[in-house]
Amino acid sequence: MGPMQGSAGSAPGRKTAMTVKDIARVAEVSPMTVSRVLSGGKNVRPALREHVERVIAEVGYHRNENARSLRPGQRSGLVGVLITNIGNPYYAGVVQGIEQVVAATGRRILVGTTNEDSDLERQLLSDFLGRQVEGLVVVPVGQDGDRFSAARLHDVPLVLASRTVERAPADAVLIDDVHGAREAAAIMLREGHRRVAFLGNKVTVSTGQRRLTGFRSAFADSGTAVDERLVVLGLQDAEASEHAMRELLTLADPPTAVFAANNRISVGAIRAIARAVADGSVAVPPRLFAFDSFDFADMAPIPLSVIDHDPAELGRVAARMLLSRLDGSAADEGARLVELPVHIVHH
Amino acid sequence: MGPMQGSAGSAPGRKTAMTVKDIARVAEVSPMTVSRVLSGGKNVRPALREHVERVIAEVGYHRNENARSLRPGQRSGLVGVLITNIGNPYYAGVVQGIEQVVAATGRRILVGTTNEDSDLERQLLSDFLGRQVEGLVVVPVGQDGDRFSAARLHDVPLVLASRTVERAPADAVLIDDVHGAREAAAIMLREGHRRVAFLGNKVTVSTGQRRLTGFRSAFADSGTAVDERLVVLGLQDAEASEHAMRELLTLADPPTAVFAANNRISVGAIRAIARAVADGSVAVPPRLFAFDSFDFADMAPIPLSVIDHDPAELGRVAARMLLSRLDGSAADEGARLVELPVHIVHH
DNA sequence: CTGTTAGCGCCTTCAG
DNA sequence: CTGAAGGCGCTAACAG
Repeated sequence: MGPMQGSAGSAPGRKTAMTVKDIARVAEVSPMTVSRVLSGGKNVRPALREHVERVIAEVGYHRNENARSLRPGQRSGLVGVLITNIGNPYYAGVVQGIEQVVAATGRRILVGTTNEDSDLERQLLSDFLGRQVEGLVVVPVGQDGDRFSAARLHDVPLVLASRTVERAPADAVLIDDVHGAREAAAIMLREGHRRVAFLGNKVTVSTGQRRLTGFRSAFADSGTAVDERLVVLGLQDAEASEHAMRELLTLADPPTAVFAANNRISVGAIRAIARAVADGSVAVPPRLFAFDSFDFADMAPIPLSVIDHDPAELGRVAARMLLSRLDGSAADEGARLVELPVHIVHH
Repeated sequence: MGPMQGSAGSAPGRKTAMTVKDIARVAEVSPMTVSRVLSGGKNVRPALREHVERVIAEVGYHRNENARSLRPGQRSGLVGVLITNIGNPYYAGVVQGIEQVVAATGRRILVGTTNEDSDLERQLLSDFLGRQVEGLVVVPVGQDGDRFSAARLHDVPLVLASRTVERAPADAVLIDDVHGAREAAAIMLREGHRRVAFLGNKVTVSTGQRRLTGFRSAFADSGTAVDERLVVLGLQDAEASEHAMRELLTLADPPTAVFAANNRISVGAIRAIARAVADGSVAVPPRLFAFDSFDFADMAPIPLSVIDHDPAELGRVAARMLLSRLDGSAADEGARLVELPVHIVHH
């Protein structure tokens, strides 16, 4: 009978989203009955329920989740994820893990990229809180713990992932950076290497700090001095790393071994070494240890050992910690710290 | 003067989010004035405005964006992104591009992973519509165009990214798969190769279909028959590809050249070839062409040509197309198709 | 089992 | 320049 198509508007008949009322009118019931059907159909006569369901399916109605979450006691079903750079396969893996676990609870993730920018991080944090996220998983940019205080976050649960922040009393999931780096350095020392380069990122990033700490502690353990000329920090990307590695290779007494503190740094270092070998300027490539794995670790053009771990697993663990706060199973336990084990792989 | 801390509740004083009313009470103004200040402070006495702003900053209030978007005419500031698998560096790049462009407009992205599951895709689509996304960027799973009809999407603008769908009248951004694959095949044919393997993914995925089409058309152009025994389709991951490649290498007359239709397939193929070379079972590795680039393309253990393109750029273009629908600058233009150029790189 | 009332946080409209 | 009223879509709580 007449137009059964889109919305119930009059003139162009579009743009006005459908509501429970529209469904109620078409189905000739009250909005409340529609609402009940939408929430599972308890306490609704089966025949009626089916009728309403048919109408809903026919017009392709979707309940407005935002309006729904406005009611007190309702959850938004949103989890905020703040990553420095999704383009980095490592963090992409972390997001994948988070999404997997979070989606299994019917929640969705809101993703923001901080691009290592502290101001942007603060802004995104604020925005996400405004969007009523139930919880947050954050790879923090700097060391400003204040912004992560429960007060600032209005008691929205937070899990720090991959990196931590000094004074932030939040749950955190880290890689066991210290042990991984120490073990790698110890292996190189046992192999007899003394001139060992350390290619690291910024020490304001906790992973940078922790990996350097582990590296140094292996040297301390063996009573060997770290050759400070071979410690290069602040490398932000593969290009910077490649450049730094090239420089090191031209030293009068170049390093016989190299520790690369993350995947981007490894890529750059490998490029520099492979090229130096190819053009004959280096006869025997330095022994290389890489933190984090990457696609072609097993096919690298030079021998390589990897301090490996699974970014997706880190994401999953972080998400589970967050969920345990949301469902109350970890009510007021105080900040928890998980350090995921690494395993060393020789290629 | 007494407790100035958290919310205004009485007993445990937590869990109840702050509202404009709370701010209004503290600032001793009406909620309307707070609202005005939040929207830029027009039509508010500067002194008063500053006062309210101070209160807002002090208590760390964030406007509830969900309630805000409930008002008619207000936008949710949400863009839905549906990706098959964020863990794949290629799609991670796409998401990065989308996020970059979308975030610049103050909007945020809701990310869902379909995991190549058509049902999950439909469910996520429905969920995102319920969350009032203003627009969608989707890497579609199958060929069911119905679910992407304007009616089903309630006129929410959609851009298909990387892959397309037959009967979906939506904007789409693709790689120029056909030309890229044709060019690659033509090069191999010109080099004199006749036994050329094609390692492809599912043909129900448009990239798979298009790349195979381009491949075949180069053969047709040169009057050469494709050796169908060397055409392997349906490869879902690097493992499957490695296995397929290994099989091909053991043929009595193995391929002298190989076309790998995407980055995961390339990784598997390279592994298989490199291993066969290493263990001596293959003397001279086949010539390899890879669609999509990856981290170590320039350092691959065997000679390699790449049909390269930038996933982040694809994401940016897709996001810009979407935004042009949102701000009305591309009002009712009908479905647009963009095919991004590829460039061939020899390593 | 079904409907009515009321209100979540915000902002457009209209008075003052 | 400021405030009061009303309603966006939805659903608890309370009738019937």
